[in-house]
Amino acid sequence: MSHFDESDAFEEAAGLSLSARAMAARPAPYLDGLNAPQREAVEALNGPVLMLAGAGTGKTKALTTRIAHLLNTGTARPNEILAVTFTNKAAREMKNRVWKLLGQTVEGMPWLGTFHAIGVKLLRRHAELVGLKSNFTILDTDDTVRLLKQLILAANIDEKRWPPRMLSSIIDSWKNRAWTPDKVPAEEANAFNQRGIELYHLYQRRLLELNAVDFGDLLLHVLTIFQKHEDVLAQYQRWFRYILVDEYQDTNVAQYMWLRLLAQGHKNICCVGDDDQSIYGWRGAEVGNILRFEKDFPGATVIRLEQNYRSTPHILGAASGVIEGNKGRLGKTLFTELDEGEKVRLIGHWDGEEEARWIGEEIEAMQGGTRGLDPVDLDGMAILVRASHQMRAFEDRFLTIGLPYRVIGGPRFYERMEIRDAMAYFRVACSPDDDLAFERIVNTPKRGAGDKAQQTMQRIARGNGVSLLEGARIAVAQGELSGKAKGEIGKLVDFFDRWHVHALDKSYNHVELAEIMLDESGYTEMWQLDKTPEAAGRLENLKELVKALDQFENLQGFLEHVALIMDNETEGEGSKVSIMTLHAAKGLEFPSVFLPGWEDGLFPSQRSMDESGVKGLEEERRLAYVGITRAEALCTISFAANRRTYGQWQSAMPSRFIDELPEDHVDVLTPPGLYGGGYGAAAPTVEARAAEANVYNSPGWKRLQQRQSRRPMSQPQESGNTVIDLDAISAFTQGDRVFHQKFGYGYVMGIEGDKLDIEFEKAGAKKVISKFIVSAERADDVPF
DNA sequence: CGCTGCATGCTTTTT
DNA sequence: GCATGCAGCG
Repeated sequence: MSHFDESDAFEEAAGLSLSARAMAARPAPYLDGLNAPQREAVEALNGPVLMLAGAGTGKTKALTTRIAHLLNTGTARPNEILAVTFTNKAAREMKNRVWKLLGQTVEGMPWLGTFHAIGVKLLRRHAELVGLKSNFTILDTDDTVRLLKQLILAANIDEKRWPPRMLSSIIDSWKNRAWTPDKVPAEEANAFNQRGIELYHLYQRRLLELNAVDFGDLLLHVLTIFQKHEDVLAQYQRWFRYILVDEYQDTNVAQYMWLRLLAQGHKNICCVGDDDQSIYGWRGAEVGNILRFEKDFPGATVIRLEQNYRSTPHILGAASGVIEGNKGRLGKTLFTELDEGEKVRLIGHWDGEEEARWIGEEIEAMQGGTRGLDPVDLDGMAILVRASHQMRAFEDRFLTIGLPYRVIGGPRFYERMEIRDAMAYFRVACSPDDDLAFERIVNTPKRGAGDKAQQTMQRIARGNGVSLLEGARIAVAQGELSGKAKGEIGKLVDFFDRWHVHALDKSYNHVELAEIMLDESGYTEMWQLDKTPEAAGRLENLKELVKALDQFENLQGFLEHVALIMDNETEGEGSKVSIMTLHAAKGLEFPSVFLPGWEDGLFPSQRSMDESGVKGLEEERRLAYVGITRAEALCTISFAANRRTYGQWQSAMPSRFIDELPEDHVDVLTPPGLYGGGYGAAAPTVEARAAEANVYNSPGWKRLQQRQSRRPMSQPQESGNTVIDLDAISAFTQGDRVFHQKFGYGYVMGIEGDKLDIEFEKAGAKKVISKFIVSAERADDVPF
């Protein structure tokens, strides 16, 4: 039974060591292309090393060259190096680059991968130590949420008060901090969370029953094993003689503890990170891990990579100006030898649609070369947004004008409904006791098994201590199911019996078997009969899924892959503009970058600031830094005065980060005369246009901005208690005549918390945050 | 049991 | 504005 085709990575070593030794003492031409600190980082092989590598300073180069050097000098064999990354993409790239540096000599680096992928490998070997079987299933977020929902309902808890999603993220955050259910500290166990901890216990117990783990468990279980079984830990401490960690600033507590345990003996650990690019705090990442490094590994060599090879001085200057607003940085001074280049361009727009239209036009112009710049290929351009819903405006616009684009990190292939359904069939065929998978498809396509029938099966399964599939079998045999369900479920059970046998005996190859399953189950037919517009695409996706299976040995191997590798590299042919979130853009670079949506509330995100106060704001600022530093030659920042959110028009102020851009590096573009008409009846007023065009330069705006920054809006707030801005509340009542900087005069029609519904005389009805409003009499105090 | 129509709440970011 | 979830009906 090969649930994972890793053979034995350690035994493999024997063969590989030959090639490693053969390479020993070879010349090292790869060292030539390095600058001094990079070279130092590569050559300091022994002992703890902390590499602080700013954006674009050749961090991956240093890291991969270091691996190459370890191998080339015969210091370590491929299997003795543990190299962890956060994304599969980074792992892949690292592998490729090591290969390139050394030629094709090195066959495998079995322990180069993401924390999660390595966690799976380790956990499969020692599953029994935490009460699992080594063929455990890996649940994704969707499975997790469904499971929690069942537990919540079973515990008679109000689903509204404890939404499964929320519980899922709380449990995940506990796991990130390496808290098993009994280790959740008392201060978390307030009245509200007491139930949460109970549910966490129940959840973990249920996972063991299901022989399943979630993402967090992949790390946490391994950590538990290391902590409780000294012999196992000692074994790995010996095996992993050299440890390398990429994107160290993104490690969470559990990962940190994991690394520290493994490195304890020899202390040959090299961590690479940039505190200014720490953008995963919300996922439990602890920038503090960087700061702790020197404490935990005294005498560590600290190397700073500060020469930037990517961006022009203007771009770098703008990015530095913004990030300087953060306190407590380790501090790096990036420099570059590149030519000055273009300033960062800044432009404001009336609304989000216009922003998309303008960017579309700019992109088309840049393709042909504009303002004396060389033409830029579409592949060299990217639009980086704060939140994925912003992507829509661009997709709409680009579809209209026929501009090819690619969305990176959008709704992923493996998260699509039809793919998950199909995989649920595969899962049950491979592991008949995968209840979650069975439950997912028991009535898809419709088999007449609704709530009642499903409850019956559940009850029987629980009563007999068997899987749901067995429960279904018994229910059929005992005639406990009604008319249609009885026959259909009976058939389904028979099918699964057959498929399971085939999955084991390989009388069909797994691709054929997958097709048979989808056909016999009626799943394909279900979509063929579906006349909705999506149906065709879904069938297409199913075909693609079957095609993807071909690259794997068997179904298990495929399922394993999918569980961990949720990314879909749609290597579409042809040149395309990329649209993605700022988070997804980390590590990438483009000649020309657009950063739209720089409005307070959107970016920095209001939610982030409300939930995490100054810490949240600083993380947002790092996101801004990451965004700007993605650009090589040209960076264009924009904001819109109005944007549709939840179907309602909302106005917003330009982002505070815009004011933090050093003026020397910024070129404020005046919007071209785009307002000539075509906006329908609600054409912007003269005032609105004027305000909009000058919004960045106007003294009034500056003053308003300053006044705001003195307000306690970015103070950390007690979670759960919204601090009410008394100023704002008491300032207005219904019917007041008021003035807004952009919309002019109007009357207050309604009040909702700190938001006012205002009927503006010229700009129409708007919902506006009260701090942007003054009473009409005081309008003179706020000059344009 | 399953469908339709209405109400609700939601948008950060992801291995 | 959209997707999801629920109540009520056939």
